[in-house]
Amino acid sequence: MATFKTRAQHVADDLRERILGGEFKGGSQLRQDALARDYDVSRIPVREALLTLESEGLVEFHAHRGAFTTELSVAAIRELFDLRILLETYVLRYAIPNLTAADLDRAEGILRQYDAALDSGSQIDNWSDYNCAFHHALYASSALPETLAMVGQLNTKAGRYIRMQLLYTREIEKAEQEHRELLQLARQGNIDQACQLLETHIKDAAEGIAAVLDKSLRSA
Amino acid sequence: MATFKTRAQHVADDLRERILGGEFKGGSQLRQDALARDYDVSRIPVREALLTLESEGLVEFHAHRGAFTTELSVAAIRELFDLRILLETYVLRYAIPNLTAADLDRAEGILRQYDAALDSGSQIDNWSDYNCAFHHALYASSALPETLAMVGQLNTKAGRYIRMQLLYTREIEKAEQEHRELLQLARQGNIDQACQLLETHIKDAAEGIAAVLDKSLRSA
DNA sequence: GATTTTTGGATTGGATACAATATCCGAAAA
DNA sequence: TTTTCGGATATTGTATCCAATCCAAAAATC
Repeated sequence: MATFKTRAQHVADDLRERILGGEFKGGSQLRQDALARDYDVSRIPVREALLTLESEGLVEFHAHRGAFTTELSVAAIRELFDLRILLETYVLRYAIPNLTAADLDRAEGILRQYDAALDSGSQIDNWSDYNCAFHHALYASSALPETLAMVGQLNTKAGRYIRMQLLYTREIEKAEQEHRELLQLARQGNIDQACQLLETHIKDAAEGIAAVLDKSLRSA
Repeated sequence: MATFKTRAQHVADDLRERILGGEFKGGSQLRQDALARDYDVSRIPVREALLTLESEGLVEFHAHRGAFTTELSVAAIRELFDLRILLETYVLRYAIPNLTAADLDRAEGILRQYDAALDSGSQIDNWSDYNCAFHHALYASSALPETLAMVGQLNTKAGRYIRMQLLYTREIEKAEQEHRELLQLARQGNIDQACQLLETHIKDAAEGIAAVLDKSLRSA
């Protein structure tokens, strides 16, 4: 399989990380020339990268005014997280009966891996990746690729805020614990309880984010 | 509000119609030069248009080989339609309590409009647009813009097959009748029955498409 | 003769320079 | 104070290159 990355993809991947990492305030303009200089490419791959980020909901184009990072309202975030609940419990319900020992082991491996990373102290940047990896491992056996793609979209779109919540509320340990329980329930094949836990897991995250955003709005 | 359309958007809109209209077989290559000549633009807006179509799932890029129209498997189509059921019943449930008389009238107006178009004989091309317009009118009061965007995505992605089904199976009248019932149930505020009907409405469409595809696969 | 290697078009991916538009902003005019 | 009218700036689009890659056919090898 060709793992060739066009420059546009390279720029898109890096820029996505920068946006999700919070380097740009919501609504700030992304100047094509500047980005082209940053990455030492011409404007064409930059434009194409911005277009793919637009389709991911991280960037918005205004004709002849350029590209701006998007800013989600609290209502939109709530909506996205409600969608996550709807879709992810749906997927989990399909996935659990098909989980193999190998799937479970892989999920457990990922958990252990970021336990270790957590103890060693640093990189909260990567937490989000670990988080996605864990959820994905749990959902993989659902055999619903289109649905998983949508779940991925939702997580990308909300990713910036997920990271923010983790940074500000330090609820990583709680999420970690819930992941552990989730895995346990999945292992037991307890679909209803697993979905119930997943729902509160996502709902709590949404509330946390809303709280942080409300506070920052009031202080501003 | 600026309704300015860049050339890339223009190309994307027209090309989307052509793809959804079935002008290209699934998997056929879209050559940038040819398209650029077709639309009398340079290759850059063409590439950008193809990128947006890629994000809509109508086109796939292979590095250094170009863009190809996508072809969905029967399994993928079933998956997409199951997702439609999940999401559309979800929004309908939110929408019905908020429906105003104006909303209902608008939906009814759309229905009547394509009753007329149907009697006058022709344009099945536009049926899909009417269909979307009707569903959208019914969902608009849900106040769930992000969710509606996803519903739109799903419909775009499956659009080619929806049109195909309508062309081959001539089930327009049945769909029309169901729309009428759906509107009636919505008007009565009968949420559960409306969602039930919507579910079978979508499920039947999926089965119809699967049947057509299976037949064409066997004959091929 | 069959399989591998070479080779050469064809096409995409990308760079650069330049022309055209549209938007924004400040100054002049009403 | 409000409106109008340019420029400055940035984006959008074009034209023309070149490089990297793929693909298929021809050539070379076994």
